[in-house]
Amino acid sequence: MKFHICQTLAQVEEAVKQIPEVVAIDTEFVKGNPRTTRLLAIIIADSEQAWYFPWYIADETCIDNHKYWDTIRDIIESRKAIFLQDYNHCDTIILYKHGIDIRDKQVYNLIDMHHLIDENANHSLDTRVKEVFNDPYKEIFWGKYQNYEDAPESEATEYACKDAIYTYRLGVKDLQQVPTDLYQHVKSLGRSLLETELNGLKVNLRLIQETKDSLDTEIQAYLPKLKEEFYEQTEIWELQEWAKEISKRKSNDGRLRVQRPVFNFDSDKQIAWLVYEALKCPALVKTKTGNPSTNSEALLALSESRPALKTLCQYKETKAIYNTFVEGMLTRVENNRIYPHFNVSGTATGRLSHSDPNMGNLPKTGVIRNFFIPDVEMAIIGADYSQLEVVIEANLTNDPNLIRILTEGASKHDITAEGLGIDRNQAKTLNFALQYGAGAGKVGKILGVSKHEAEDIFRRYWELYSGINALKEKVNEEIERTGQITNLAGRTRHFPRPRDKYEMYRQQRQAYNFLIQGVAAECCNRAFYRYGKGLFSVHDEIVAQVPIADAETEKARLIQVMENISKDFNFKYSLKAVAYGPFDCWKKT
DNA sequence: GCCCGGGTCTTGT
DNA sequence: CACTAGACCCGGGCT
Repeated sequence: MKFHICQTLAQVEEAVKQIPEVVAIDTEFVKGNPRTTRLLAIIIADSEQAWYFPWYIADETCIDNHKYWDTIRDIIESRKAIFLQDYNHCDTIILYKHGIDIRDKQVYNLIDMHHLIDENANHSLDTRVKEVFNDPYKEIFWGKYQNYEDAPESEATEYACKDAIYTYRLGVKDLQQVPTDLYQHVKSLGRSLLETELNGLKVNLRLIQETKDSLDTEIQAYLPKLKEEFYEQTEIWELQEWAKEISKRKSNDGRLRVQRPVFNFDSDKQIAWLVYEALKCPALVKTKTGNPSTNSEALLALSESRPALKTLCQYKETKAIYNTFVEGMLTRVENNRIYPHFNVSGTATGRLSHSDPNMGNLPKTGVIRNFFIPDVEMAIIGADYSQLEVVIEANLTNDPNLIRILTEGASKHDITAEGLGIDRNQAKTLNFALQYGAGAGKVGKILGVSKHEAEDIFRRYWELYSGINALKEKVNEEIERTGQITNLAGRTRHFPRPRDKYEMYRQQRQAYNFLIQGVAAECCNRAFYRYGKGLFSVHDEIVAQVPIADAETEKARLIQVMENISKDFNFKYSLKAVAYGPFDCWKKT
């Protein structure tokens, strides 16, 4: 390997002559928000050489330095293809904020490529370099230094140059293995979402603040009520814990300094003690590890005999909304905007994931979604796919009853309720449970019937949807035999050899779900980038902002784009979408 | 005292 | 019973 440290204009001009058309680019920067953090260096590399450009030269104002950076920007922006280890799009965003725009270049992001190759693997450069090249330089570097900028220049440059060279080598390797078409879809989706990551979403700060204040008062009103209702029990807990803590101390002085603890209604452990030890309530619901549960289902079930538990439940609910969606939102506001991150390589199925904040799990009731508002002279519009997973499943299985749902405009819940002679709400729960592979035992729990009856309903359910059942059996066989499965969009999911039959069953459930959910995700993802003006998407919904005057034409175009995805997959039963808006904030319809 | 991972719960599709 | 992000508590390990 050869490292070129380019600190003068003459060195850069020399580099220009040598740097090839296809390169890897790596950036070093101060840890922090990519939109505001400081760039430290840019490294350009091929498989054997790296050229290191320290950014501080840009801060020194002289003619040559302007030329120095103009030259580097021109080199980067004129490359034919660029390999990038771009976790969370940090490099693209930082380069953009420093005047270098690679958003529309032919970029090969190793994170995205490697995720398509092996969705279970760790995609970090650390792990991959250790595995493929057996070079421990990263471990050694981070063992010695906390931050990149702490290292002496010679070590820092060598470290960064190696990163860039390995990025190039791994990029070439990934490019040979990645499913090309699928990668282009992922790249286009990421490019489209990058606009929202850079521009952010406008929020109604006043509404967030008002919501915070009103929930604050609500929570403050709950606490004295809870203290009163459970005075006897919390008193015991506090004294017991106090005594325990005192007995741990060795010196008299230490014992005197122990403060009396306060019962914490936010602690699941303490709530469990209160409900099951102090109040001696029966454990109607268990957690996955077999402990008595403190979730709302358990508390509400017990509240018939202990009405105070309902207050506790309401407190917990309000507190959760307050913490996650109000406080959590406020801490993320910058200049009346929120900048979510979208991860196109975050799930095994191909679904998009969102974070900081997660736009995908905002409560559909209440005021939280209304925090998000359009920019001036714009309006929020959007569209949902109707029964997206049913359409996918009908196309994959040709199941007569699923086809009936689509052609007769019925709902799956009605068909199930009718076919099994059960309540519609129960049918709804049953449909979701069985779609995700629930067994007869689970059916019994949901319907509250005997094991025998449950088995009968389970059998009749799969007679009703015999087409689905047939595909499930085919998938089960394939997973057991090959340990992997590829969906209609060309995405593959891999499973490790199962340790027992229960792990095998779980893999079979995951595999079937992948087949349906994965294709549903690809539909929505493709529609999102083809529409081109979306703000973000949430699994089967696309949210956009458009000029108020264009709202109706944009709604029509959005629906057309979404429904046209049928052609990508040659669907016999077409996708259907329903639009909403124009609105002055995001709302659920 | 701070960090990390596991457990539990809640939210959405 | 599939796929998420994120809140809090709690215990153990490290500085």
